[in-house]
Amino acid sequence: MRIGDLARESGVTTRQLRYYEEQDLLHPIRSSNNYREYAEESVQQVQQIRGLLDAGLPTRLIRLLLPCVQGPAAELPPQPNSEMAGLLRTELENLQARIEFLSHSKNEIECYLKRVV
Amino acid sequence: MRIGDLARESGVTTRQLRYYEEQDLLHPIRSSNNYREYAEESVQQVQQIRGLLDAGLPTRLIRLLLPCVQGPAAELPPQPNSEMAGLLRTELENLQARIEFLSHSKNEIECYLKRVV
DNA sequence: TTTGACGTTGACGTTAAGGTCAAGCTCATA
DNA sequence: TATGAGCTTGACCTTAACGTCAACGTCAAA
Repeated sequence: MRIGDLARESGVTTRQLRYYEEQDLLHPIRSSNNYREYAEESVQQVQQIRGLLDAGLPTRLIRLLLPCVQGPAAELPPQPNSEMAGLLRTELENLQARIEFLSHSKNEIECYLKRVV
Repeated sequence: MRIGDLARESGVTTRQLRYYEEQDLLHPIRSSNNYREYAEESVQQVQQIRGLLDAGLPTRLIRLLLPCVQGPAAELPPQPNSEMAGLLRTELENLQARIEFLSHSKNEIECYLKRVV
């Protein structure tokens, strides 16, 4: 599929898709006319990226995480050395903190809404 | 307490504190020499703000949420009209989506780490 | 063969959340 | 009184994640 198709199917702009490629998050091949050519799975990948971005993670981290979060069937990244494993563990703790904070805030907003209704 | 004290106790810079005030998230009073004067609770408030910012919420939303998430003892915002309640409900759904996405990503990173170790 | 939709790169603009620096108060202390 | 630490505002700078626009290539359909 071409960039316009992927944009429609995944609900982002073509500009975003080019930006994600620039950030090394997507790697379409080029057809003979130099158009980007995406695989079907790209739709899922883009949604994965969007989710992580919406969750507040920078592309720098998403680049690290993508090979890991593409499901248990995904290939392992080339060299999961201890440096990268450390980074991931740190990021895991941050994720946990974010999750707890968001849950807490959500609870309080819910309480508030119950009070004012 | 003054701005430097609050910065130290809450772990942010004075620039951030001034920025949060500019964004209408903090409202210190001024002492006779025009210095900002903060209450003790400001420490908690700043940490609340940091948590929400780290979670990816913009100050625009935090401004809305702050009166709600300051705990059940907090005063109700002036006019919790239906427009604002609607905004909050929408934001609640977004929060839930973020939480689920983060949890999902976290699980996958954990799976990954178990595989490579 | 020309039009129109779609693609390409490149460059500049924008917004949020601050960093940084300057020039000038305030105030306790040497 | 002067010195230094901390405070004030104002101004400009920075970064990420795009939006937008220009100028040009590609290709199926009229």
